[in-house]
This record gives sequence, C-alpha cells and structure tokens, in this order.
Amino acid sequence: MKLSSKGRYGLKAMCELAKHYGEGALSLPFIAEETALSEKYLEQLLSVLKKDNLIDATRGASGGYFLTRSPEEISVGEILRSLENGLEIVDCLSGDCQNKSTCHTYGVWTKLYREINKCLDGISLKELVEGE
Amino acid sequence: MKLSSKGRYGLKAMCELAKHYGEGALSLPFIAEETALSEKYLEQLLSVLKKDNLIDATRGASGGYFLTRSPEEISVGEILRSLENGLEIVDCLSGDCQNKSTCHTYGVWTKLYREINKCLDGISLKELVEGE
DNA sequence: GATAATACCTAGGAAATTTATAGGGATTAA
DNA sequence: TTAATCCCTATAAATTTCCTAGGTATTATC
Repeated sequence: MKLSSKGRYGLKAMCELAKHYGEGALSLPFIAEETALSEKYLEQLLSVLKKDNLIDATRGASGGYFLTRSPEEISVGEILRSLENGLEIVDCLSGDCQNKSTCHTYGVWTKLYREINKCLDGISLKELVEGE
Repeated sequence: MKLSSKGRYGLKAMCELAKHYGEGALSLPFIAEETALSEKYLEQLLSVLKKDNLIDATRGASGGYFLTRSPEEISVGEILRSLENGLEIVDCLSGDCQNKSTCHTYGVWTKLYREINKCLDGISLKELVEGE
C-alpha cells in the first residue's frame, strides 16, 4: 500500500506554491527547479491540481501557477485525494460492491478509509510549510 | 494508494481459518474452494502468513493449515503487515531517509502511518468473522 | 510398504500500472 | 511581433502486480 509519486511530488509542488503564497504566480520552470522535477512531468501534476480547483494559472508571458485559497484553508487530504484520484484503499469502496452485506472485510476498509481521510484532513498546507 | 490483492485475499483466507478455528486443520483445496481462489495462488499467500507465524500447517494426507492463536488474539493489522510486507505508505519510512530533518512532508507520512496501524491493530480477526 | 492426499518451493510470464518523456498548440505581457 | 508561458495528448520505458505451472517432500491410511 504505497502512495504514488504523483501524490508525493504533487504535494511538494503545493508546498512550494504555499511558501510563496501572496507573491503572485510562480512559473513552471521555477517550481520545477525548486522541486527538482522535470518541467514536463510537473506540468501534468499541476494540471490535475488545477482541474480540481486547488490551484489556478495565468497564461502567457509572466504567467504562472498560484493557490486558489490560502495555505491554511487547504488540507493535505484535499491535495492527495486530487492527485491520487481518491484515497479509496480498495475498489469496492469506489464502485458499487455487490456483496457489501455479506463481506466480512468490507467494514475494515470503510473504517480505515475514514481514519485516513480524518488524519489527512486535519493537516493544513500551512502547518506543513511552517513545520508543525 | 491501493491495498494489493495479496492483502485482500489473504485476509479472506484468514477469515476462513478463523471461522473453523478449533476444528483442526483446513486443507488448501478446501480454503481455495471457500474463498474462490486458485489453489496455486492461495498457496503463496498462505506461505507468507506461515513465514510470519500467523498460521501453521501439517503436511501429508489429512494435513492442512490452522491459526497459531485464537482469532481474538490476532489483529487485522498483523495480518496486513504480513501480506503487504509492511504498511509503510512511502519508502522513506522503511529505509533511511537522508533529509528527514528538512523534508516538509515527512511528518505527514509518519503521522498517517501511525494512524493506519492504530486503526487496524484495533480490529481483531474474531470481530471480523462475527461481524462487529 | 504402497498410495493418495497433502504442504512446500521456485521460476517465470502476461497484464496492468506507474513514471515519466516528447512534441506541438494556444495565449498573452512586453 | 516575439518570447515566455500554460495547455493538451500520445506513447514509451520501467516496474510491479497477479497469477500459472511444474516439480518435490511429507505423511496418514489402507
């Protein structure tokens, strides 16, 4: 049960945006430099975050990416659910599971799913960047 | 972030063993039948669980697999850590991470790791089989 | 002692997923 | 007009997952 690179790297990119919150848009090359990621790869991560309205961007020269809300209003849970396309640890939590009622293990997954989300929703991007 | 089939199916097999706890050993073909898994595949899951001393087996005719402890003494956490080879959600939790101190996200992973284990260690195999 | 039922071990391959790389298009400030 | 930027999509390499397969060792039962 591993978090994907997308999740890990995307969160780092969000930290970078948080560090410079209020300073205007950050360009892709700049964020790539700071996070040590290739521009082309980072671009895809940012496009996911943008689709989910966690960040926005301005195009053209001197454009770039920026957070749509302040770092204290964005939780790590939101970010990872966006990047990981949901935090459901088993498929039966996403789709419709036929035998919810009879399955012995279904309860475990729902319980764990709730705990994971609760934990991550309790951490804001601000806390992350400022260190505790 | 998905649990592997190994984890899901192995837990089902453990449930089967728990259901018949005290009735002697269950044969591989029997467990395979009940869990709807191929014998050869199930065999590998059981070998992992055996290596970690959650189950044991007797060989030869009328042999089979059985739990080493009663279902109430075995937690779902133990079972999944065995099958998943640990529940570390990122690699830096397993190996030695060089920049623990400077990494913004390291704290998130340790916190989440603790919560996941706490949650799963709080559920016994007995609860699972008896339904709450 | 032979037989059949069982667990044990290891190799490997198909399929899926992850992790990127690459190229070109659209937009816009200067 | 130009250069800097974001946007979109295809695809390739690497890794991992998931499972099949074949053969070996052990032992209760007849």
